[in-house]
Amino acid sequence: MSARRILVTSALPYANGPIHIGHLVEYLQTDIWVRFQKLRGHECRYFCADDTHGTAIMIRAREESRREEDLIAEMQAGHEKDFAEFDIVFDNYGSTHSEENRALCGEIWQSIREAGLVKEADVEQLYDVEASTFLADRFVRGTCPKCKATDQPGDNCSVCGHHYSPAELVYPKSALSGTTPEVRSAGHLFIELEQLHEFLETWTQSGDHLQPEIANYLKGHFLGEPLRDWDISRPAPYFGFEIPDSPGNYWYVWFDAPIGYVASTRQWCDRTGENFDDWWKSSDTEIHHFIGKDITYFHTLFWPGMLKTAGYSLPTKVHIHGFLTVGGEKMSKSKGTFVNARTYLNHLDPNYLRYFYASKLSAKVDDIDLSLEEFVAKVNTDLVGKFVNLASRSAKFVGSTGLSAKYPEDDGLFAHAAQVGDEIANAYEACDTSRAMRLIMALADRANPYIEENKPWALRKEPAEAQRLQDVCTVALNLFRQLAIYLAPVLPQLAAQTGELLQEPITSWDQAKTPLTGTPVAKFQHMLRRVEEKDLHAMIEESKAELPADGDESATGASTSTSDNDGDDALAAEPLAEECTFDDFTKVDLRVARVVEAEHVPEAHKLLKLKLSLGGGVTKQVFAGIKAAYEPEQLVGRLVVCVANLAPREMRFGVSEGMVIASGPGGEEVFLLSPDDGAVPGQRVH
RNA sequence: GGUCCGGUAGCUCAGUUGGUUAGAGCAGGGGACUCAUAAUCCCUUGGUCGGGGGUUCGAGUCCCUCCCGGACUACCA
Repeated sequence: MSARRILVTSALPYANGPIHIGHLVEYLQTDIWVRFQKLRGHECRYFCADDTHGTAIMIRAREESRREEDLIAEMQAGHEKDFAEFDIVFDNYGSTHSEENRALCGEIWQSIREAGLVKEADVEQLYDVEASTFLADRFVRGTCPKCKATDQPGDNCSVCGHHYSPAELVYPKSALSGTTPEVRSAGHLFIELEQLHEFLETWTQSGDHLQPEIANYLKGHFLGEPLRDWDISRPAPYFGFEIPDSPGNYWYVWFDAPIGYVASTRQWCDRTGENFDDWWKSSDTEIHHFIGKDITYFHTLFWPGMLKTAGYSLPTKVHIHGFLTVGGEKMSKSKGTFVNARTYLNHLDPNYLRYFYASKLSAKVDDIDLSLEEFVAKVNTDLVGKFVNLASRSAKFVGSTGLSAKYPEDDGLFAHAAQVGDEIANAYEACDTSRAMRLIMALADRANPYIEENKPWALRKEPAEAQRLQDVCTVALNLFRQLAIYLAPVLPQLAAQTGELLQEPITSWDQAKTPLTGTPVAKFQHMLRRVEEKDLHAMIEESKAELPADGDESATGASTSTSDNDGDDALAAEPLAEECTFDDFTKVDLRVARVVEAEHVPEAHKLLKLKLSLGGGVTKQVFAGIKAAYEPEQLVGRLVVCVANLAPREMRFGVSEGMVIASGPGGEEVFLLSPDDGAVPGQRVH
């Protein structure tokens, strides 16, 4: 097997929010694949970067009254920290807002110009006069021209599903300023992709560049008709790179984002002295992109077209994965299943998620589901019960003697596992890690009965059987080590721990072919704690408590957008009450209050006991039926709204002197109301 | 609406170019063991492979049709 040179990328995370467990599907899938290739002895490099340009960043920086550069630097630091703690290791992690990227954009742009692919045309767009910016579709809301539903997004109606352009909205409003935008015309630059139609047809439909379902999708969706021009410029103001030969216009973020792959490589080459052309302009180098299905067309049509035109290597393969669902549903902030990487790390070991995703991922584009029960079962049964247990039940018997000098008879177990290694490698190579994990666990299922049959715990009581004891444990630990090698791409920490236990670092896949003999064995230490369901629930609770800062959690990577959930269920379940007068309303004295104490009531099934402060030393004791939805710890310190003049009521556990205001049907579906920033305890709600 | 992908034991999934009584893990039931992180081992209960029709000596596997679920629908990031 000769060493391959392999360049790998993951989609660039957008610098507008933190990494969450949906993104991690992609970064972990890629990291596992890269680690596998490196373990196999190939020259494999993993490049990524933050995606930093676009209107969303500009708007957010403006809202936060700071420079875009400061915003994206902070985001990038957070991303890199999260990746590092999940053991996702890049050979270079750059930024699209770098000089390397600016230079490469200019160079590639020049090629596209020279190839005659650029044309200019006017585009009519809504313009927010007050914010002095053009508005992307999602920054406009208004009344649907078809069904007249109010407050609908700028591109399609969430009620009737009708598609339209923002300008067609009745009463359009800018989401930025709330003002009514006006239609303005501006010159945009377009790439005439149709000129590359034949090339793209051939490239997408031949070879193994794409998964079959993706090639088929492109053929049916895009390639069956003329490809539309791609609008790749945006007029000022825009956070991005100004187009050198078109002052006042900026490259659209999707033009410079994929070039970020190349720019990150360039940075690495400059740092290490590698030859750039060997990586991006050599037919000997494989290029693999890992992306989510939402950005398929950018990577399978635009991007190959750009590379081809600019004289760069084309992707060897674009690996496309599906989204993450949790408990069979889209990730949801209100349900606490929209879990940030940081929140996960506060409660759980990254190894769990690495293994869990590995056991679910295949080469298909299907979504994968994280069920909490399955997560616990897989981690505890597979990783701890089957795998780590092999070492844990045998290592200490040979702590003093080390491994036998000669590998003992083992009924062919080692040889079999060595042989299956090829099949496991094929599965990894094909990104079918779920198959790889199944094969590995099947090997663990052969190893545990071996120990069962040979009873080392009985042998150790017979001095005459000392050699047998050592032999049995030598077999067990070698079988364990084989599995650790096969799992090393997924569980690098476990591989390192195994290396320490057996005094021989795991550095190569081929180490699984030869048993270790005659070497010392270190004192066994716990390798991985079992996961407990309560840790998962604590994580979910913390996610719930993290209030959504804004409605935007999309990103260039494995984004999973949450859609507005404005159905009629809630209203149907609880119809509007009879009309009341203003005087009726003012009888109820609603006040902002701070939760200063919160505790469980031991015998109560639904209640939490709260102490609310109305400021100035005035407090009220309230029993609230929110136990299923909130943990006491997450309530202390937060502001709520309470009914302050409700008649006190004697309850079984004490007197309740008010109510906290919440919505929802009850049980776990209870949502406390919070005032916006600035409110202070004691203020009346009018 | 259109296009695509799925529907195999309670759950998550394997089922190679159609070929013997449809498999695994988990969960459930019974037993064993005690070295191990209430781990492990043995035995075991579950399926007319979404419905119907067809091709074939033979179909979970091919064709048609219907039902159900999901995804996507570029000039949004």
